[in-house]
Amino acid sequence: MLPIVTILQEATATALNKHFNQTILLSEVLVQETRKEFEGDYTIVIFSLNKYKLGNPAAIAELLGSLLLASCDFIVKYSVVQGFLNLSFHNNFWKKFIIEHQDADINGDFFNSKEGNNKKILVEFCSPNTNKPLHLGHLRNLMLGDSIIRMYRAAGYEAIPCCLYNDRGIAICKSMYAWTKRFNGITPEASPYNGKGDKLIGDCYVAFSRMLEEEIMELMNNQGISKEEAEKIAPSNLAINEMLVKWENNDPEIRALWATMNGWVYEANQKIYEKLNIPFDKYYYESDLYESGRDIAYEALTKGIFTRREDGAIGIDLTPEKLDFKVLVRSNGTTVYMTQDLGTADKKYEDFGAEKSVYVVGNEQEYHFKVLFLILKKLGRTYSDGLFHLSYGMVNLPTGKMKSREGTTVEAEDLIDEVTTTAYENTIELGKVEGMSEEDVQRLSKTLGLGALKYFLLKVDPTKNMLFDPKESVDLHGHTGPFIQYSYTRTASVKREATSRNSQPLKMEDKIEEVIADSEKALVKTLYKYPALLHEAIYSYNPSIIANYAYEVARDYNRFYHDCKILIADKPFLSAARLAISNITGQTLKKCLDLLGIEVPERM
RNA sequence: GACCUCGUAGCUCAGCUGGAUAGAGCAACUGCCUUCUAAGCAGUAGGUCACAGGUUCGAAUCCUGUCGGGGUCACCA
Repeated sequence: MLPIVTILQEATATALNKHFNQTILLSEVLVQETRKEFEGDYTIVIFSLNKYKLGNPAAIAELLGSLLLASCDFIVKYSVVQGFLNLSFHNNFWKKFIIEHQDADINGDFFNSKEGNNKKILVEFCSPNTNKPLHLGHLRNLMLGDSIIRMYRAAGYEAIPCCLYNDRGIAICKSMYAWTKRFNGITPEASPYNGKGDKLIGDCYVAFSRMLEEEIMELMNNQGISKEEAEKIAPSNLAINEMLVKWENNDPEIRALWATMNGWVYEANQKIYEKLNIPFDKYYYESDLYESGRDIAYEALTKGIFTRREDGAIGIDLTPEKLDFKVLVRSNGTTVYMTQDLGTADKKYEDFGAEKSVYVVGNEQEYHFKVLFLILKKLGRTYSDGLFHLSYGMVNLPTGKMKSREGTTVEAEDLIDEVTTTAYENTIELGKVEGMSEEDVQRLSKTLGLGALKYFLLKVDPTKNMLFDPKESVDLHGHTGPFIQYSYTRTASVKREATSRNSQPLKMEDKIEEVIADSEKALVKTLYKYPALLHEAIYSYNPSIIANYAYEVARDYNRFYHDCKILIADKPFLSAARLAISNITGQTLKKCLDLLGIEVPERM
C-alpha cells in the first residue's frame, strides 16, 4: 500500500499534467495534514506549484479540487482557503483502514516492512572502557543502539548488535596500578562493593588520579619544578608506562592482573545489559585488534595510497579534502587509534559481510569518523559507502558536566535501581497493587522505571545535547514512558472487558457515519500514519520520531477514551468500531514502545 | 585562531526538505471520578522563535553577519 501522501502527489501530478500538458514532479507537490482548525483531512499547498506558472493559486486550487474529486473515489469533498486545497476523505476510507487492521499484530505486516530484504546491518554501540563503571552517557548510547537494532529489524533487515570493549591501554593501567598500591587484596566480594567489580575499578581509577596529584604537588614543592616536568617524573606515571610496556610484551604477571580486573568489569556490565534487556550478538576486544591495521597501512604504502613522511611516519595526506595529514603508523613503528579502527572495520566485514554498518558514538568523535570513512573509501573498501556514524549529543546534568575523574558521574546501575524504586513507591502510593503479589509489583516497578528512563533518554533528538534532570526522568505523568504504558493498559483493559462481554468485530455493512465521527477521527488519522513514521525514523536513524509519535497516539487515545464510551451495549456496531480502534491503538503503542526497547504491562 | 553544532514559554523539549493563528510536558492556577483504570481529561496563564540584515507571494525553518553555550582541530584513546 502506497502512503497517502504519495497517492495524492501522483493524483495531483497526473491531473495537472493532463490538463496543462506539463510535467510536474511528484516531489514538487506539497501534501500535509490539514490543520485542525480547517475542515479536511489532507491539504495540498498550491503555492508549492507556483514555479510552474499555472496561474492564480486560488483558481488552480479550485480546478485541482474538481479534478481530484473526479479521479479519486476516496475524496468526498474539497474546499479552498487562500492557496490551500483542503481535501476531505470519505468515511469509508477510514473505516476500511479500521476493518483491515482491527486484528493487526505487532509482528504483522502493518507494523513491519520488508524493505530491508534481509540485508545485514551491523550496529556497534556502548563501546565501554574497562577502567570504570558504565554511566549515564553509556545509557543514552545503549538505548539508541538497541532502538536502532529494533527499528531495522522491523524494516526487514538482519540487524546485528555488537559491542567493542576498549580493554587495554594506559587508562586500564591506571586502575591496575592503583589497585596494587592502595587496594591490594580487596576483591569485588569485599565490602562495600558487594560483588560490583566495576565500582572497585572505578574507585581505583579515581584513587590513581589523587595519588598522581599528590606526587606532582610534592615534586613541585620540594624540587621547585614546573607541573609539566613533575608529571613526567612522577613515580605513578613512570609506573603505568612501564606497566603498559610489560603488558605489550606479554608479561605474565601483568597480563594475569589485567585479565582478572577486566573480568570484574565484564561481569558487572553483563548484569547491566541484562537488566536493560539489551543483548549483544558479538563482542570485540581492542586487545585482539589493536595491531590489526598495521598490515593494511603497509599495503596501502606499497600501493601509494599512504605515504611515508620525512620523519618516517606513515600516513595519508588529506589536505586536498581540507583535512590534515593523518598519521597511521608512528615513526617508531607503533600504530594509532585510527589504524586499529581500519583493521576492525575489515574484521567486521569479514565476520558478517554487512552492507551497512553503524557506529553509535558521541559527537565529539565526528572528526575521527569523517577521516576514518574517507580513508576506507580511498583504500577502495567496497563497504565504505554503507558506513554511518550515529553521532549523539552529550548528556549534561543540572549541576554541569560529568567528569569521571572527579566522581561527578551518574552511574548506570545506580540510576536503574533508583528509577525502579521510585516506580515502586508510586505504584504503592497510588494504591494500584490490589490483587498483585509482591513479585508482580516488583516486576511492574521494573517495567515502569525502565520505561521512564528509556523514554526520557530516547524522546530527545539523538544529535542534540540534552539535560538529564533526575527528578523529571522518574516522572510518570505527562510526556513520559509510563504515560504511554498506562495508555496501553487502558486498551488492554478494554479488550479484556470486551472479551468477557463477547463483542463482535466491526463489519463492512455497519453504519459508516456514526462509526467515524469527529471524536474518533483524530485518533484514527494518527494511527494511520505509523508506517510513514517508522520509515522516517529508520531513514534518519532517529528513535525520537517513534517516541514522539507514540506520545501523540497515547494522547489522542486518552482523549478518545474520555469522550467516547467504547463498550456500549445498545449500539453493537459502534461498540465494535471503537473496540477495533482501541485494539489498533494498543498494538501501535506496544509496537512503538517495543521499537524503543520498552516493555508494556497489561495492568498498572 | 579555524571548522562543526546548538540558541523556540520560567524549566525540559517538538516543529526546521519554506506554507494557514508557533505546539507539548513540567511548574502555577480552575474544573471533571456512582461510568471501559483520574499514572487520565478539559481549561486559564505564559512567546519579539538569541539579535540584525537578506532571499520571496510567504521565514522559527534557507543565506550572511553579530552575540551566547557546547564540541573538534595529536605520532591520546
